[in-house]
Amino acid sequence: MNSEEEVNDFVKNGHQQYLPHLSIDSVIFGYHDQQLKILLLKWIGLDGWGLPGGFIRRREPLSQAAHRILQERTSLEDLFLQQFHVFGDSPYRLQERSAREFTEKYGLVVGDDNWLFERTLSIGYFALVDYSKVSVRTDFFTTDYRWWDVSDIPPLLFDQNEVVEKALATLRLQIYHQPIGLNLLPEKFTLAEIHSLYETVLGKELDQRNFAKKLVSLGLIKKLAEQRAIGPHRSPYLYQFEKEAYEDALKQGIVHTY
Amino acid sequence: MNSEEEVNDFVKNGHQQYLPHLSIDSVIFGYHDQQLKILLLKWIGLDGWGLPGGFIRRREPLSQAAHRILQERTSLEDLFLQQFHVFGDSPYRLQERSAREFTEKYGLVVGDDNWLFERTLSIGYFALVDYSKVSVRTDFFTTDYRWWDVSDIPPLLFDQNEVVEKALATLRLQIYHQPIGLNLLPEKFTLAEIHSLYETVLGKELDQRNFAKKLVSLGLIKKLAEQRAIGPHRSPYLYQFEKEAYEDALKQGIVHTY
DNA sequence: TTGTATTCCGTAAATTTTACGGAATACTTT
DNA sequence: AAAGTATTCCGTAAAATTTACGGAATACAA
Repeated sequence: MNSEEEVNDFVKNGHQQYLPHLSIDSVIFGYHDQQLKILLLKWIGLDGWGLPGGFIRRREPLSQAAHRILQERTSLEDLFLQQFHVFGDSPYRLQERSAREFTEKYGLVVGDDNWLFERTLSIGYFALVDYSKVSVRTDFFTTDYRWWDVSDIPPLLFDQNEVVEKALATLRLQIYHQPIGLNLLPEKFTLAEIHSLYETVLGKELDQRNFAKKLVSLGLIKKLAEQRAIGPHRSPYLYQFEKEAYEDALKQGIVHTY
Repeated sequence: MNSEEEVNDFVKNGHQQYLPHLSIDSVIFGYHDQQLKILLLKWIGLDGWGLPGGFIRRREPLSQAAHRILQERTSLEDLFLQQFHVFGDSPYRLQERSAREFTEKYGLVVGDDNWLFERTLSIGYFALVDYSKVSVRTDFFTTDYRWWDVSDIPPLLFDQNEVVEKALATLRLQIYHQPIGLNLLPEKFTLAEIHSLYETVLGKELDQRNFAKKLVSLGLIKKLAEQRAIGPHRSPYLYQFEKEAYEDALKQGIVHTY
């Protein structure tokens, strides 16, 4: 959505194509080189940063909408995307405050009754990707983007700081239960790679040997016969996710026996 | 909503009061006497059973809407109600198939463009209550209700069987993490009471002594000095939930250290 | 040949979870 | 009053899991 014509059509007629009152907010965790970051977009006019998001087409399954929105923004497909909460306790979470402000900021003439000004509940999704491989697409409303360190998130639009916090909590809670990381690591990876991913996401150190034992005993990864030559003195064994275990996990999560 | 006038107004003008395209479905688990049941309503006209639910008022916080809907239906207030998933992958989850069928069934004349016929996503909530203490209120659309055993749920409207399954899975997963049961047991309860509650919900036997040790060591319950006289040979000690631990749990869940 | 960086294990201790039975109490019945 | 019965109340030993921790072997570089 970049040309003025497209934007105009979206603002004026979007309610015909999309479900009103509902949006999807995506918390895209980007991991690379021992750093966990979140993708934020800068909205023109507003001085704030916000989460990438979008609307659900009227006849589009919800999860498909979440994938489409993420794909449009990052070009990433087939990600593990997880719905984690609906935010709707701030009933006045409006996209803008008034038609006049909107006109001033974007130069688009709209009525006070425009669909974008109505109350919007937001469905939160999160994903974990390798941010060095993502090329972010901006658009008319969001001309800039940046990956922010999770420990240093700026004040966000609306209640989105709460959204990010809840996403992070859910990510950490589920990292041993859901195939988070499947889209992140290469198909074959070393212990060191997955180990530092987990350390970074959880924000704490994990004993290497015990970590490997645990993941193998949970059946999530298996050791391959191959080694990778990555330099002098370095040819660690490769590991791979256990496909079946992951598919089970995708369906039902890994259930604990209490 | 019982009088014809009220119903008419709801059907014709509900979209002015409520957010369209969104509903709340409540899975109300009822426990009593070692049995775990679910409250289902029988819809007139349709031959199916369905979950109690409702709509969100245009300026009403989401969680407040969930409480209101439950309260209107059961008279229960201040419950622990937990949002667990948004269902929106069946894009054609319509309330009815057509205006004509609607008119035939309910004797109300409506247009094909009525708000009730539009696509509706549903936000699932669940609660756990003592079903012997609930007096269910029916209305124009739902003239009958029944508590069904969880192992014997009939085919439900739309995709609601999936909703129930997911609610049950979430309930079991969270029973040691969230203050489920807080609204269920009396303020002071015996070990036998909470023990059989957990056994019933989880659908398996739990060793009494270990169970008590675990709940106490988790800090969820504490033993009181009082005993309860419930009959010959019977005056077990009473236990109580640890208020602070529960409040923490309410806020963030009880987090495991992996 | 020596030195250095890197990978690869395995075991002992601590903790947690599980399994399991018998003693004491208080009332009821005879 | 005594014996019987139903109920509550522990505690410990074994098993499983989790945690802590260091040294030997390898492969290249100097």
